[in-house]
Amino acid sequence: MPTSKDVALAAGVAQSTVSYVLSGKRPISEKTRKKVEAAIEQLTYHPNAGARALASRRTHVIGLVIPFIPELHMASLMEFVSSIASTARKHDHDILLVTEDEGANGLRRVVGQQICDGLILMQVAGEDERLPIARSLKVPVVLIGIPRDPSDLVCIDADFELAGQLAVNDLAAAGHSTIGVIAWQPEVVERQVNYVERFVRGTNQAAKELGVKLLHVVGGTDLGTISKSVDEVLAQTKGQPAFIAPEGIVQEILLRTLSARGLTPGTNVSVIGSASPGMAELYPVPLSTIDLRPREVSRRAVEIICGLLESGSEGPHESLELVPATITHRSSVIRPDQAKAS
Amino acid sequence: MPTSKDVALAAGVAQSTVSYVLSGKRPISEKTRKKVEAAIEQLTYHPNAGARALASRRTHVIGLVIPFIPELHMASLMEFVSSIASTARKHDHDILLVTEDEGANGLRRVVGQQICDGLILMQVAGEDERLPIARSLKVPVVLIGIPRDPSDLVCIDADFELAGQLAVNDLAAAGHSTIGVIAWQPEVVERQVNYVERFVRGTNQAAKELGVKLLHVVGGTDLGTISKSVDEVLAQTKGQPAFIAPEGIVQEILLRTLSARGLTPGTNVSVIGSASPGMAELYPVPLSTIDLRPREVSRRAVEIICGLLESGSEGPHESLELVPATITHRSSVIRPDQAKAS
DNA sequence: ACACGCCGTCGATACGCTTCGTCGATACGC
DNA sequence: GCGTATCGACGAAGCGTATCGACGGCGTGT
Repeated sequence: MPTSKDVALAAGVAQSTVSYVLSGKRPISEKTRKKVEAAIEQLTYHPNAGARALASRRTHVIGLVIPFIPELHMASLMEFVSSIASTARKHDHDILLVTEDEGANGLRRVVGQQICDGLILMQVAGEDERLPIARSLKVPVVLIGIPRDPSDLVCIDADFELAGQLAVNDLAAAGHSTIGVIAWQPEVVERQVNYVERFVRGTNQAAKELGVKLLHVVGGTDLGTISKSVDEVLAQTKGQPAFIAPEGIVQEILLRTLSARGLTPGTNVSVIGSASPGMAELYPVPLSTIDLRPREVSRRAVEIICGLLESGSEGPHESLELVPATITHRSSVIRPDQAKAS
Repeated sequence: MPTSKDVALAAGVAQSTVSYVLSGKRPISEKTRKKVEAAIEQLTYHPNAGARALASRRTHVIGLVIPFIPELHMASLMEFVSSIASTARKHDHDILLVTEDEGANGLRRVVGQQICDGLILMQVAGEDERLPIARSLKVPVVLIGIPRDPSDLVCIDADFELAGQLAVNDLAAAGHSTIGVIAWQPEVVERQVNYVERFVRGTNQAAKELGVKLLHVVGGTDLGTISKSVDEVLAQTKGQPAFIAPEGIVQEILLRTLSARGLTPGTNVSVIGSASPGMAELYPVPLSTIDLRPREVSRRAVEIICGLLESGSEGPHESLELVPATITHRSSVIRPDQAKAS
């Protein structure tokens, strides 16, 4: 492996000049720069990351703390991971995976060893054992998710409250006066990921404004639970029923349950789901969905942390940013008055 | 951040002694070791990764090259990523993500910068542009997937051929004499990921031995294509039909298509799918599935590369390992002779 | 034509660790 | 009793880069 010394030798300059050509921190004449660049090219020189980190106290690596593989959400998780990694590269950083099974110590370890310059925490719960550590660390930390007490923390998340509002608005505008809202899996709710309550708050607020009746029923991953929840809604609905299922798996099971009852989205029942755009198109009736824009959330998370890194700010920061959710209209929402007529 | 010098000072020993306590490469008396360990504990000392890498020429980081986010497989991809990261930690290594959108240069970069000691490549295709680079790199590389020419490469993958055999065996043993095999998505097939043909080979071999008729039909992610494929199979099947769907999304659409034709797995049609164990249980009729054991494949990939790293072998290696697939019997396969009687 | 200033380059040092050579102290043999 | 082998700890030399101070050469002003 060639070193910057080798490059300097080949270009006939001092090692420090090579360094300055690379960093641009001092003016270099056009002529010598060309020489150095040619030598770099020819030797396929890459600066040694370890040495660079040692001397500059910057690793250009961001630690990404991924949650403990909970079977649920695997697909959406990967979407975050993948776009975080891509975005990081655009900002000249790499991503190091920190798995949660190492526990909270993992965070201390990677920061202590100075393997990375900062951390992004995914799936932050309302009360998260990682929060005290996040606050105590002397490196920038960005949370994806909003804990109950976000003081001294930098947070970014999808705007679940807005998502709830939009979904209710949409169904109300179509003419539904009663709407069933199927909750997340109990595992998620118990984990206190407070986006659940933010979403609910959004739906309630919109319902109040619009004079619509909301039925919040439990979700789950088994057919039995969802069946009961669906029946509950059906019993209390006059006319064509409407459902909002903000979670992927729950939505999937809801659709099967409806199908078993002879209900077809877009024909005699309205459904707003949450599949990814690609998936939503694959249903017999393309599904109208809430889009929480995970890629955008990921992008912002990286941008924020890179900003903090560049500004080199030492002290604790505090900020909270929400990425607006959107509703994509496909074909699974009906106008109940019209449906009745047919 | 405390350094090993600080630890040495606190323990009243030389800095090099601290290093030897940590590495164990030289004998240290019980007494001084205790002192040093106490100082480490008290100062919460973590060795600086950059300095360590610089001096030892070992980063203890493995680069994981993830494919260019192809909407498909997100969930299964994450399963690999997650278990690779966990396993790596058990071997005292970390995982650095290398996204494919950086192109083949990404590999050269991370190795050139000596950010990592070795690479794991995921989703290796039959003819993969990364292969020449993999061969030319002077660090260990492990491929997940089997390229057409595996010479000078270290490969690990699920045993798709065995999976094909098992699936056909299973349906044949149940009494089916005609079996429809729905292929992967065209995108996958075109990518020349040769596990497709390995799977097909396995099915054909088993079919030949058992005197069973196989109908290989095209897969896809749209209902139209799968519908045609299903009809093709139904037309050529006498009695109860049987299907094998080795890919998750295709399987999902197959089930919807069958449902629309009044066919229910476990009642009047046999299906062997490929959902993850958790998902398979969620169907109205729990689905019998092929399990390719991705976590096991991941685990082996890490073990192999760590082995290569420890042995410090310079020259190129060559090996090929297959993780046996299994079939999990649930309730979606019927005995057609009995079904007829009912 | 001379002094001064600025741009562009060089040399040296520090970053924190691993590792090799060395040396003091203890335990043993004769 | 002294010399020798052994164990344990020390000091110093890099590893490859960033960065600071210094310095030489050019151009500018008079």
